[in-house]
Amino acid sequence: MENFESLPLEKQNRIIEASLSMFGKLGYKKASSNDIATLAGISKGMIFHYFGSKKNLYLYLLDFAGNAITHAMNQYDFTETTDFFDRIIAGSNLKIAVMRKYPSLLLFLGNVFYETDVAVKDDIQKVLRQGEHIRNDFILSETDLSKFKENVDPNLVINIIVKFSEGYINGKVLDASFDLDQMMDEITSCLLLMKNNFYKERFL
Amino acid sequence: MENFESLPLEKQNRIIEASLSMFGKLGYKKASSNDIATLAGISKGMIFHYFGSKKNLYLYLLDFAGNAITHAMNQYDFTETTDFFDRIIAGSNLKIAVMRKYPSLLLFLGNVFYETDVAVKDDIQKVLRQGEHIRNDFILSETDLSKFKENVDPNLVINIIVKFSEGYINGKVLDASFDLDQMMDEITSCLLLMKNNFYKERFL
DNA sequence: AACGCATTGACCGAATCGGTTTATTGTGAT
DNA sequence: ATCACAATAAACCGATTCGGTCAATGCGTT
Repeated sequence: MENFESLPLEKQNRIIEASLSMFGKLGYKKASSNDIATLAGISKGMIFHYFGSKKNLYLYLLDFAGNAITHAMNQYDFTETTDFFDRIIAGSNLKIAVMRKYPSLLLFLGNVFYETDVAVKDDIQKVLRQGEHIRNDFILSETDLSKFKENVDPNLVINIIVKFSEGYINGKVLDASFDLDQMMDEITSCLLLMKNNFYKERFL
Repeated sequence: MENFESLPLEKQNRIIEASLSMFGKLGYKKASSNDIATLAGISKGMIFHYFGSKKNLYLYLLDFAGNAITHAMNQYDFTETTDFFDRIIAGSNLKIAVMRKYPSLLLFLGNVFYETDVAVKDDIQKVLRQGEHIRNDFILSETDLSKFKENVDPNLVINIIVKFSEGYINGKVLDASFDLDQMMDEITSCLLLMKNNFYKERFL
C-alpha cells in the first residue's frame, strides 16, 4: 500500500476509478482483478504489488470513499443554509463535486450498501455509518417549511427531488457525452422551477 | 425450449424472473448459470435441459421481454390522451404493470441496452428497435403544451419527470418492502402536485 | 556496465465456468 | 406391484478464469 501511495497521482486516480467502477457495477466477488487491471490500463500483477490482495484493495477503497465523502462534506456547511432548496442545491453541488473527482465513487458506495459477500461484509459496517450522512434524509430536519404554498405537501416535493437526483446520479457514468457542468445546470434549473412554483410568492 | 414452456407457469415465472434479475444486474457474461439456477431454486442442469445453452436462454429472454413490452403497450392507448400529465401517468401505469408481472424486466432491458458481449450483441439489435417505444421521448410529440404557465419551460418539466421516474424504477427491486401499489400512489401524487402548480389555473 | 526498481506477462493450483451424464426420484398406466 | 418414462438433482467433464506469485524485462541513474 505504501507502494501505491507513492505512485503519480494521475495513475493512482486511474486505478482507484477503475476499481470503484468495477466493484460498483459488479460487487466484490464478480469484479475480478483482471477486469480492474485492464480497465485501469495496468497489468494484473500490479494490483497485488500495490495492495497485496483483492480484499485489501476493497478495504482500501472503503476507507478511501469514507474519507472522500467526509472531506467533501466539510467543504459545505449545511447548518448555515436553512432554506429547503438552498440545501438541496448545496447537496447536489456536493455530489457533483465528488463525482467530478471520482466519477464512480457514488456508484461504489451504492453497491457497498447492498454488498453481502462474507469476505467484506463485516468491514463494510464500519464505513457505512460514516457514509450515511450523504442520505437526503437530513434535509427535512431543521428546515423552514412554512414557505411552501398551503396546498403543497413538502413530503411530496422531497420525494420528487430525491428520486429526481437519484435518477441523475445512477448509471449514466458509462456515457461518453457526460458533462457534469451541464448536469449541474440542469439540476439547478429544475430546482429553481420547482421553487418558483411551490413557494408562496413572497418568498421568491 | 418446448420442455420449458410445458412447465407450470409459476415455475416458468420463477426461472424467468431469476434470469432477468441476474442478467439485468451482471450482464450476459458475468451472470452464471449457477447464479440463475440457485436464485430460481432449481438445479443448474435444468437450465440446459430447458434452453440448451446459456445463450439460448438469453435470446429467449430478449424475445420474451420484447413481447411483454409490446403486449403491455397495446393495453394502453396513448393516442387518445393528449394531455401531458395524463400521458405520463399512462406511461407510469404501463411500467408498473410490467413490473408487477416481471419485477426485473425493466432492469434487464436497461442492461441489454448497454450489453457489449459479442455472443449476443448482434441479436440484441433486433429487439432493441422494438423496445425503444418505452422511452419517454414520445411524450412531447403531439402533446398540447399550451396549458403550461408562461414561465414554465416544458423541457424542464419533462427533465424532472423523466429523471424522477427513472429514480423510481432503478435498483430498488432488491428491497423486500417493495410495494408497487404504494409506488404508483406516490408517483401519481407527485405528478398531480406538478400539474397543479405548472399548469395555468383554467386547465386544472 | 551495473545497479535499483517499476512493470509485465507467463505461470500456479484452485475455483468456477458452460455444458453433459448418471443416478434417483415421483407418477400414471397396467 | 411393476413397468415405463419424464423430471430432477447432483456428480462430473474439459476448458476457462480465478486470486495470487514470480522470473524476466525494461529503463533511468550513476
